[in-house]
Amino acid sequence: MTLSEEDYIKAIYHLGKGENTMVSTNAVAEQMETKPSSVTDMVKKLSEKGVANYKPYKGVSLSEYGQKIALSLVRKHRLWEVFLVEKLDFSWDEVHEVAEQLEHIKSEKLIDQLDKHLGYPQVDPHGDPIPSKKGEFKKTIKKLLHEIPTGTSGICVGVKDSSPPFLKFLDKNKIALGDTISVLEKEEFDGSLYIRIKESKIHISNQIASNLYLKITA
Amino acid sequence: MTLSEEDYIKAIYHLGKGENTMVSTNAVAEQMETKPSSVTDMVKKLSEKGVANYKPYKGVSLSEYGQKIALSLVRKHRLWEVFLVEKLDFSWDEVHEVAEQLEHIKSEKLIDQLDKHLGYPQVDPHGDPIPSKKGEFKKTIKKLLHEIPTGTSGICVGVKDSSPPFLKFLDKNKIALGDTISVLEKEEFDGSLYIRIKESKIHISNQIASNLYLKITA
DNA sequence: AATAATATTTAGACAAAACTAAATATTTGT
DNA sequence: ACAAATATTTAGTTTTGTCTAAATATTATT
Repeated sequence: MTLSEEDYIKAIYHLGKGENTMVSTNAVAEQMETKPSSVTDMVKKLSEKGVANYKPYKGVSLSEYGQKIALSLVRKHRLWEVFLVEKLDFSWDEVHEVAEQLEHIKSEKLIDQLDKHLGYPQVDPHGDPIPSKKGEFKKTIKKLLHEIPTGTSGICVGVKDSSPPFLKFLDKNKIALGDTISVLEKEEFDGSLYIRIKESKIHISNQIASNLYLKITA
Repeated sequence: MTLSEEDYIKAIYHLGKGENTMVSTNAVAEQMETKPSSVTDMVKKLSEKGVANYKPYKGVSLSEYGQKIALSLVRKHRLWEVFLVEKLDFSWDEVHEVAEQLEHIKSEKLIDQLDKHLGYPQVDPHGDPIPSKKGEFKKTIKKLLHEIPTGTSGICVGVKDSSPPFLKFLDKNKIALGDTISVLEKEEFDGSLYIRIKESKIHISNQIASNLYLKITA
């Protein structure tokens, strides 16, 4: 697969949300920041190669083979993201662009060894699951912190309320996007939560918890 | 710079042995495993871009700017080689192909952080020096082990005698290409050497030492 | 159901990087 | 110094991936 072909495969995969749904030419063009006519050309080629199924005017989806390739690319992308954050001190929002390049490196041994070196991580710095070598992975969902059962943990991926006071509060309590948060205990009386974040344990109100999105394995 | 342009720059750099010598079209074509006519086209383009100086029928050399690019590529290549060997357990002879791909990744932060992560190594697994960010590096030379002064160390890069008995001896004593060897002391009487190799100290005859090539910083 | 709006494809062109075959320049051998 | 051998360039094609403009199909509206 060429670089360009791999990029199209990834785009089709992501637009189809991992399910094997047909996606439109225009949607692919927008995602790839290219023109619909270029997409038509490429999906024809991918179809001839057995990577995709293209029906003129109807859209395109990945074949079994195409999905395998997509999963391998996602695996590589996310493993590199973990590497950049864990080993090279990148922050969670700096990794995408570089991982986008690294995911195209071709070497099975490289990825196997990288996986091992990182301790076989299950999720990337954004909380998204890393497919296994065979292409299996756990689904993750986004939930508000106060909806999450005691004992589970997830990665902080967003806020519902983005007002300055709330953001200031998060900053003061050293809660940042990308952090892993575990729910240790819930206070029955007021719904407040005892959570662990980066080795330290803190106590937050239900109102705070209902404005923080976490990504957890379903 | 495109991938292809970078490959040509590296080829010109290596054929010129790092000095800024003119190299012939044919030499570049052979190194790149391509045709001389393709080289002519490309060096014209590189010349227009200010990367190389091309004189028809005379050859091509790198400009100041081109040399900077070449050194940055060499730096990236060798740092990745160290990473592969030190962190991902590749052996010294497996790294080249993968490093060849990794050297094209574009991110200054990535290389700075990688350098730091690896502890600012001075040489790669083949004993070749790693240019600094500014493009400076120490020259290295290849010498037979018995010619090396006491106290210096280098990397084992080859054998003079490649007969089965000698190779068997090396194997038995766990001396392999890529290993770092230090000369601890020389025995005046018979010219035998006490050396350190991978944490252990051993004693070898002058005859053995005169058949092992090391790469040392000059 | 007919027309307007939108989405998609086709046809033709272009740039990058390669190639082949032919033309031209340089070097070498005597 | 001249012919033969070798090296290099030029001219014309090819492939990949892109683009624009025009043509055609689909969907939405009334």
